[in-house]
Amino acid sequence: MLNRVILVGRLTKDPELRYTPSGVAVANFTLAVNRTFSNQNGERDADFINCVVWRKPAENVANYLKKGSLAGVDGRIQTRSYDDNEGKKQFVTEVVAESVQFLEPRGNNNNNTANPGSKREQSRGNQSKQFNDDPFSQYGSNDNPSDDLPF
Amino acid sequence: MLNRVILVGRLTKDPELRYTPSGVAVANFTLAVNRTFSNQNGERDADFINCVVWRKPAENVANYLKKGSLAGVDGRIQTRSYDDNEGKKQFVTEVVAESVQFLEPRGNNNNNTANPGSKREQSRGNQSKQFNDDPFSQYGSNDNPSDDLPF
Amino acid sequence: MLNRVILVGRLTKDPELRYTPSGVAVANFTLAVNRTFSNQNGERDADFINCVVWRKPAENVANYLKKGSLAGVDGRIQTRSYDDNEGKKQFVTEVVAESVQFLEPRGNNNNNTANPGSKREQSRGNQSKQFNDDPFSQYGSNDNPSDDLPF
Amino acid sequence: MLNRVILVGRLTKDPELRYTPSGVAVANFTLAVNRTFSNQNGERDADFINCVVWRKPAENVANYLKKGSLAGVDGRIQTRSYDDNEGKKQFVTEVVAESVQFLEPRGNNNNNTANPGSKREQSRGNQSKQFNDDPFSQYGSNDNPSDDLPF
DNA sequence: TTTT
DNA sequence: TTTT
Repeated sequence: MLNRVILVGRLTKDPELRYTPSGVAVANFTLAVNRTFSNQNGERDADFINCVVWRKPAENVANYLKKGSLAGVDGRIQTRSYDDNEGKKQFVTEVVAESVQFLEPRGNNNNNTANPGSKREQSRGNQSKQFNDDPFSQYGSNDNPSDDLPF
Repeated sequence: MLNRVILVGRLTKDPELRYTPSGVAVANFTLAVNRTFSNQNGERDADFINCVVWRKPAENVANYLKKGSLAGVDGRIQTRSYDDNEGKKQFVTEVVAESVQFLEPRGNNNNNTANPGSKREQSRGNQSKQFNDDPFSQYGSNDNPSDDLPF
Repeated sequence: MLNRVILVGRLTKDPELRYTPSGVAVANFTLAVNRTFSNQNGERDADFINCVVWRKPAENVANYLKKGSLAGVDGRIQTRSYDDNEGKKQFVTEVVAESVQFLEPRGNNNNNTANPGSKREQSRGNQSKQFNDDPFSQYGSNDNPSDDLPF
Repeated sequence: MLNRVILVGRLTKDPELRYTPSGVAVANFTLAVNRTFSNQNGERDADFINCVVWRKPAENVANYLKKGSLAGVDGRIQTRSYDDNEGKKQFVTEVVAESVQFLEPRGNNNNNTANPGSKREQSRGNQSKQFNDDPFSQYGSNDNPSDDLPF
């Protein structure tokens, strides 16, 4: 059935990258999406939406986005439940990002040190030739000659 | 900022219609949206997404949708928090439906008795002429001559 | 870059199924999507949107949708150009459907004879086990015991 | 019926602003939306999508976007036809933008001279107080003290 | 070239 | 008729 979400917003903090026991990358982040309308007092003018992303785009997110980065997400809503430590069932609604678009000018992301120990090096070289997974929207002068972005 | 959600699913139960102190209609319902992929065990194959809708479409939802109805939603994700009775902050993620499309053949909805005491009569007659707010997708033979749908 | 389209509408005629020289299925159809607002004269109240779909979903579309069927589309906009017979360049904007949802009650589609010579039989048996590609939204009593739907 | 389009891309040239006889602003622009997949030869890697926008956002687009600007669009697909000069009917498919999000850092747009004679001054001061129609996604240091943006 |  |  149809289930589609599209968001543009800013990361509220650095993304968190983990790996499943079988080695699949998964990253979590929260997008602050400013509302068009503000409330009566001018407060509470953003929605804070939890997102999950898997595999290669998870590693891209972890390596090139950080707190404050502007990003677009195309995905779907997922609901799940878990038992909290007080034995109560908690319900979670989050967005599974199928693709993430980086909306910062590239230069803003070059010196990202958010996840210095990430698996970045390991994921190189296995790019399909026809698939251009450059997640950036803007080219422009590449001011870092030693740049070793995997895309 | 961009925040857009589109869903097609079925109501898990009859919608709940209420009115704010100032008389604005608001309806709540949950959509079960079947996933394309089922899990390893074949379980847990739907997402259950809470939706809110305001004003006129809220009354349409309450009057013409019921448990099991197929419906489409175009809206946005909203997050908010509240304090539960144990003094803990709970976070809620839900979809604010800006428009709802009824995807049942019309005949299936005629004898809806889900909300018999609703405000249906009061909302009649004030239709803008250029605005066709018929939320049904299918015409077909109207088999109920005394039909008094407000659209 | 973000490019997402979601539509619900009715087929203006039976879909057309063809195969590329290398044997890939591709189906074309047009969706009539009724507008919410009608114009000053009450005319011109729908958009007619050309759609293309590839591979397995193309065969599903050809076999189970026909003129008048209600369907949902999740896809993206594609533009291309070609030279017409008068040597003029024509520009085409169409929707590439990545998934198609059938929104008719199942019974309405059983006796589809739109494409009697289709490849339906050949495509059977090769379903991935975890992938539920039933494109119907409604279950309910299957009133046709000799039903041989491939899903 | 559901008809929703979301795009992020770059303007292929400066937007064109006009006014209807009754004084309603309307702007046209084309978005180049880069595809994720490139073709066999590496060519033809973008879709060029014509967009229309009405009223206040039309003036914002004309004043603050120019060739190359990155923008997001939330809208719907519209089809129409017209008779060309050779007496042939031409069919047009375009996107009606209901909202446009400016995705350039603000500084990049300050010195826009794309439409110097625009109606910018006239449209000031009539802002609804609760409606924040700032179409920019990024704040940051406002380096132009004499900035007189109407938002 | 348009659906209900 | 196409953007970075």
